[in-house]
Amino acid sequence: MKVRVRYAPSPTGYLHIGNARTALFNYLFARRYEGDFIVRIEDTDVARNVDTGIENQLAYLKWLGLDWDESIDKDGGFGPYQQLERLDLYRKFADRLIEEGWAYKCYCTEEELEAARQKQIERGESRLHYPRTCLGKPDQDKPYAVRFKVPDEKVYRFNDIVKGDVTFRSEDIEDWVIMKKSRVPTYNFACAVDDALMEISHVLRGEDHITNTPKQLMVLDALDFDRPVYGHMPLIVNEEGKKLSKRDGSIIQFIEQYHQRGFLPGALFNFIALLGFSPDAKEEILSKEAIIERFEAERLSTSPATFDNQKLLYINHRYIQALNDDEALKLCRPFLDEAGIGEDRDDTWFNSLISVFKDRLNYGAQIVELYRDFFDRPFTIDEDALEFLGQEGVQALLETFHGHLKALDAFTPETIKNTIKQSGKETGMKGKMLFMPIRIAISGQMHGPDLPRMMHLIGKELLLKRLEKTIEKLG
RNA sequence: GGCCCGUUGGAGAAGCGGUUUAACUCACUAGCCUUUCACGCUAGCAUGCGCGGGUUCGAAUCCCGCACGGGUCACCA
Repeated sequence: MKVRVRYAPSPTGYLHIGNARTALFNYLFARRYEGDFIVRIEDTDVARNVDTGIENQLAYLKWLGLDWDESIDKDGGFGPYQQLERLDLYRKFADRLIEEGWAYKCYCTEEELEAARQKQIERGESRLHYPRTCLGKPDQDKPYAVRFKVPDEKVYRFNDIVKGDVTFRSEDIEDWVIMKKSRVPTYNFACAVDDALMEISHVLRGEDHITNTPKQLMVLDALDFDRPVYGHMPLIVNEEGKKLSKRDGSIIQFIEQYHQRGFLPGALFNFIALLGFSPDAKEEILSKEAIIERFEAERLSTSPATFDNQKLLYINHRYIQALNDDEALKLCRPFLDEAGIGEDRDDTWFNSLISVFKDRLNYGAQIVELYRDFFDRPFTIDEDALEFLGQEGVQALLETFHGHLKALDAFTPETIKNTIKQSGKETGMKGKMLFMPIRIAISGQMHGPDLPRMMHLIGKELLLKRLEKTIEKLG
């Protein structure tokens, strides 16, 4: 049987890191086992659908590097791929279930349901199940929902790819609604029907869906459809061990936001793939192709994956290092422009900027932070730095260097470096005693980026001013 | 509360009854490199695999109980 997997987002929001993980693993599964990857839109929650939800999710799936074989924009003969366009299908199957006694019409109002529930709570019942008020009632001329009549004493058992043998008992499941009063199916019903009709072979999804599985199984069984193989992946949790919630402020939740911050799609792909999967490899930095090649359903982990921000930063850092300077600059330029950094500078200046900071860059937007830390601060000399300047010969060195710098015509990192060396020769200073005083004199600090490049970035005028100020302080 | 799932170092994770003195990666610490920082490189970092029993010549690995953590209980998906 051909492998066919699907990612089934609901357009109630944008592409979330957890959904992206589900999509990515289905994609890996399809590509690894040479199957089809299908994107099906589950838009049955009409009230919560957002206008640009579908568009945004598909766009960011693409950005991440996922491509699909079938979806709303690519028909593979199993469409439509959007549930609101399949309403007739679900209604037909729901009617059939009613006819065959698998389901029944429920006329209860929201208030009645709530009242019944309250009663159960008062009685201290542990299972708050629908009391089957409408089971066996004659048809009425009123809107109705359709409930699945859950069989008695039935065991729903399936072999989960990641969890192994999982068992649910029908007593624990209430007569759940398969068609809403609005004649729109509920998730579990539409999902089961579509998985069957679209010939989905494997369902890979988050563990939060595991309790939905028996409901979907009973629909499949009742309709005489084959069951797909299920695999429930552990949840992604935050540092507190809690499921990633969209309101969690400690972690960036949406793929779009990573894009906006200058993360690279390949890095994100790599990082997300490691959330619940461990490749049999000595190295964790792996390309999409390498991950597909190594992907094995058996290597999915069973315990929750902690979202490790530091690791994401590290992985993205590695991907940025693999960029050449032009590409890195392209990644950073929008953030610099937005911050108004280097507005009147030329290309050489930007090239210096990238070569100075690229190796410490974790994500694009960080360039602004790095730049400001070094250049956009008031010029004051740290205490220990000032002490260093008190050493013999420093003042003479700075004065010599000031003279050479002032006379310098071609202002580039190379010529600056030559000027430093020349000043060293003339004053007899070398090594640390040559570079450190100059570093302090122009930056006020004992640490910082490569000196000639840094000086090039600061600009001649400001350098001279700072040198003068420092010399004055010493004298 | 019912049901379902999980528990190996600060984090991810390998391990599938005997060359495991528990791989690998991030973080951390130290050293090296370097004019400084960063980058990079090298080394160190669990005497123990939630706890308690059991099976076995032998258990992180199999079984049972307990504890803790999480998920889920909608006419949401």
